[in-house]
Amino acid sequence: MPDQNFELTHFLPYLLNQAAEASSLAFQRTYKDRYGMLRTEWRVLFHLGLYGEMTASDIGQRANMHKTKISRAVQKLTERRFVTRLRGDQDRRTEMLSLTTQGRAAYEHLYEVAKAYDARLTADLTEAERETLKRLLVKLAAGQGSAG
Amino acid sequence: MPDQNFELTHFLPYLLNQAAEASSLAFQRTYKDRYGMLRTEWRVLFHLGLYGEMTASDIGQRANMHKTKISRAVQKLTERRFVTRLRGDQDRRTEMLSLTTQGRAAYEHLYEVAKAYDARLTADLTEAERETLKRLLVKLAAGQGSAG
DNA sequence: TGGTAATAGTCCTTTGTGTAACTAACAAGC
DNA sequence: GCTTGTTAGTTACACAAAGGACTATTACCA
Repeated sequence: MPDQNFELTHFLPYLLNQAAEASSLAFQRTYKDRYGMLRTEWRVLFHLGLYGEMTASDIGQRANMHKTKISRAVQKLTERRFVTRLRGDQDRRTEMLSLTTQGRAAYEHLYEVAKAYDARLTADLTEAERETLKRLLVKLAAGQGSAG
Repeated sequence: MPDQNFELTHFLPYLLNQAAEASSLAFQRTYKDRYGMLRTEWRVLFHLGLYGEMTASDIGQRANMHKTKISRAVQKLTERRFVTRLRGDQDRRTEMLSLTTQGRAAYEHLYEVAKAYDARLTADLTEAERETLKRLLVKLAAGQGSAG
C-alpha cells in the first residue's frame, strides 16, 4: 500500500493541468465569443502583435507549437482578414506573416483584456509569490527541472 | 500600441498551459506505453486507488471532469479488467467503482512512478519554492484568485 | 398514484490534435 | 546540371476530446 503522504493534489503535472484548464477556460471566452478564435489562433495573433512580422516556423519555435497547428491557425486568420502572408524573395518556401489593420486592432484589444485578466488572476498574490510562480513555470515549460 | 512590459511569457494562462503540456507529455509515456491508458483513465485509476471506492459522479466532482469523459474512461478500464462496477442497491442509477487486483497492482506501480517523476521535476527547487508553487496552483485550479 | 423535475450514466456528433505523407523550393557535392 | 538531402508549409487520416441529446431511474409533490 503506497504511503499517503503523496496526494494527487500534490502531483505537479496534475496540478498544472487543473490550473491551466481553469484559467484558460474563463479566458477563452474573451477571444472566442468576440472574434471566433481558437487558442492556437490567439497565440499566433499574439506572437505577431508582440514580436512583429515573422514566419510560421519562427512562431513554431517560439511557441513550441507543431507546424500543422500553425498552418491551420494562419489559414483561419487569413480567411478572417487578420493576417496577411507574403512569399519570401530569397527563399520562396517561406511566408512572412503580418497583421492587417483589423488584426492589429483585435490584437490591441485582446492585449488589454489579457493584461487585465492576468492582473485579476494574480491579485491575491504578493509580488514575491507572483515572481516565484512565473519564474518556476517558465522553467517547467522549458527544460523542466533536472528531467532534461 | 500596447506597452511592452506585459509579455506573452508572463501571461499566466499561457505559462500554465506550456508548463502543463511539457510536464504531461513526458509523463504520459509511463502509463501509455505500459498500460495503454489515456490521461482520463489514469485519473480515474488514481482516484480509486487513493480515495477508495466511489461512483462516477464522485470522481467527476473531485477531478472536475465531465461525466462523459469518466464514462468512457471507466468503460476502457473495465474492458481491461482494472476496474469493476457494482450497481447500487438503493439507487440503481449509480455504479460503485472499485479496482480489481490487477487494477490495484497497476495503480501501485504507477503511484511510485508518479512520485518519482514529481520529485525529479521539482528537484531543482528549494523546499520553500516547491511549497509556494503547489499552494498557488491549488488556488488557481480551484477558485482562481479574485476572479470568483 | 400520476405528473413533473432532477440525477446517473451512455451515446452520438462535431471539433480539435498528432502523425505521417506529400509538394515545392532550396542547398551541396560531384 | 543531375542526384541527394533538407527545409517550409500543406494535406490527409486516424485518434482524442467536448458537449448535447438521450435513456433509465429516482425524488418531489399535488
